[in-house]
Amino acid sequence: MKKSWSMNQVPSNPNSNGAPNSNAGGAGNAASGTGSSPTFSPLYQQIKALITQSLQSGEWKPGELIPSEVELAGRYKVSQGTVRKAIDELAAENLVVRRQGKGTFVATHNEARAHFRFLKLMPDEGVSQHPDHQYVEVKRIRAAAEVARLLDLKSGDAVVYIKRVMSFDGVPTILEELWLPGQLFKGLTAERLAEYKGPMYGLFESEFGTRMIRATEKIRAVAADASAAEYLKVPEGTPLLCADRVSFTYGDKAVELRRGLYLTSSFHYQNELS
Amino acid sequence: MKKSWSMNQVPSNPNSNGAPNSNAGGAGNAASGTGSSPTFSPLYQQIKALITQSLQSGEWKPGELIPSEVELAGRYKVSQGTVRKAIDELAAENLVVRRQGKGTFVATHNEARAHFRFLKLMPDEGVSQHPDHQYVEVKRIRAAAEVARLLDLKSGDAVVYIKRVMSFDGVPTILEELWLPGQLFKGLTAERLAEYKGPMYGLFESEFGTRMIRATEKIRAVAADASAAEYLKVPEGTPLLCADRVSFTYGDKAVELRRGLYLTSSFHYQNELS
DNA sequence: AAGTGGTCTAGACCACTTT
DNA sequence: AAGTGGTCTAGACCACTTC
Repeated sequence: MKKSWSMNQVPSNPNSNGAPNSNAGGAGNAASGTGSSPTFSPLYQQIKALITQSLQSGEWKPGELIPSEVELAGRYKVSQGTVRKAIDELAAENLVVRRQGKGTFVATHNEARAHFRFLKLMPDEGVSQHPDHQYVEVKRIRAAAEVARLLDLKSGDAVVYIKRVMSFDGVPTILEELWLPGQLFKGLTAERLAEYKGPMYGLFESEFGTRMIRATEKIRAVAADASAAEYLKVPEGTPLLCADRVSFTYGDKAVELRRGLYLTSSFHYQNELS
Repeated sequence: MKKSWSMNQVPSNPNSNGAPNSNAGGAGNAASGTGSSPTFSPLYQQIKALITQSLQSGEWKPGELIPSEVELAGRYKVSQGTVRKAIDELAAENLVVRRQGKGTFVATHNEARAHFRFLKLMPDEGVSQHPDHQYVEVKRIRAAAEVARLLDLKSGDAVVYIKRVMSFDGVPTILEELWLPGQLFKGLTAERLAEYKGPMYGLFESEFGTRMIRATEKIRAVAADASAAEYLKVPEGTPLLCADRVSFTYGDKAVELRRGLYLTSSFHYQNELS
C-alpha cells in the first residue's frame, strides 16, 4: 500500500510515535525535481480502492457485513474519518449499504430495494404483479464480431445466449436477448434460470460470482419484426422500445450484453433526470 | 433559524462563551414527555435548507459566487465542516458548483457542462452539429384538465404552449411540445426563443427567473401520426420515441411539461444505470 | 453496556487561484 | 501573501441495534 499524501497528519499534541501513517515525514507529493506526473490521489481514494479490491476478490461477499469503520481505520492506519469518506462514496455508488447501529453491508441484487435499479419499465398505473419468465432459448454459441468487441472477447469465443419473454398478468411485454461471456457462466442452463427466485442479477452474483455494478443503455424506437411480433403477440410493425444495454462489473469490465424489446402500450420506461 | 440538534457543540476547552450555537445547553432533541413526533433533522440539513432558500430567493443568482464556507459558517454560527457537508449535498444535486481556489458558484444552464444534463439524445456515432431550432407555434392558451393537474394549476389557467422542430445537419429529428405556466413566463415569444443563443433552460433561468432543477421522464415507443410525420418528414406510422417530461424547480414545484418525439434512426436516447 | 454508523466541532496542512 | 475549497486527523456526543 502506498500513500502519496504526506506531512498532513501531524496533530498538535507531540505524541505522534506509533507510526500513525507509513509515510509520515516522508518526502511528500511535491515530486521535487522530476518533471514527470506523480499521479496523486487523496488518501480516502486509496482506501476506497483497497476496499473495492476486497469486494472484488470476494473477501466480503454480497449481503455480508464488512468490518467496522474503526476496524478498517486500524487496518489501514488512517483515521476513522478517512475510512468514512471512502465508504461514503462506495455507498453512493451502490457498492455497499450502510445500516445505522448494525454496520456496513456488501450490496446485493437479492434485495427488494435493488429490484428496480436495472428494471426501469413501470406499469402506467397501479403496481405490476410478479412477472412470469419464459425462457425461449438458452445455448452456448460463438461470439460474433460485434458481440466479441463489446464484451472484450475474441471473435468465436464461447458466449452464453439467452432469449426470454417476460409477461405481466399474462400479457407478454418484454422480449429480451442476452449475451454473456461463456468463461464466466459455465453451467448456466434454462433450468437454473427458470427455477431461480428473484432477479437474474441475483443468480449471477450468488451462483457465478459476477456482480453487475453499472450499465449503459441506448434506447430507440423500432418496429416489431416478424419474430418479435410473434413472441409479443402484436402485429408486425408495432412500435417497440428497444434498449441496448452493456453491463459492467468491478473494474469497468463489460460482462453482459442485453437487448430488450418493450411493448409500451401499458408500460413505460421511467427515468429521472437530475 | 431553529436548530434541533443539541448538546453537541461542547468542545473540550471550556471557553464556550460567545454563544457558539443558539441552542447550546438547550432542552435537546429527546422531546421528553410529549408523545408527538419532533421531526428532527441534522444541523447540516437545516443549513442546506437555508442555503437553498437563498438560492431560490435570488439572493445569489445563477453563475454567481456564493459566500465562502468560512463566511457561511460565521453567518449560521456553525463549524465550517457542517457548512461543507451541506454544500457537498447541494453540489451532488447540481445546485451549486465548487471550484477549488475560486469558490462555490450557483449552477447555471448557460454552461457547456450543463448542455447534456437534460438532452439525452445522442448521435449514434460522431458528434452532433449545433442543432437548428424552428419554432412552429408559440401561443398562450388555457390549460386543459390534464395539463393543469400536472402543473398544479386550475383548469383554464393561462399556459404558454410551444411547438418546435430541432434538426441536426438539416435533418428534422425532434418534435417537441411544451406547456409552461403563463404566470411565470409573461412575454415569452417565438422571437425571444429564436434569437436566444444557448439552451432554452438558460433563457428560462436568466430571463424569467425560473431554474429547472430536476425532471422525470416516461418514455414510450409510438407510431408517428399524420402531423408528426409531416414535421419530421417521415412516413406515417414510423416508430418514434416519445418522452413525456415533467420538470421541477426549487421546492419540487412542477413548472414545465414537455412531450418530445424523437426520430431514432441515427440518434439514440443515452442512459446510465448506476 | 457495548458496538455501530451519524453528526458536529476544531485545527492543521495541502492545492489552486488571485492579488 | 491571502483567500478558497480539499484533505486529514482527533475527539466528542447522538441514534440505533444487539447482547
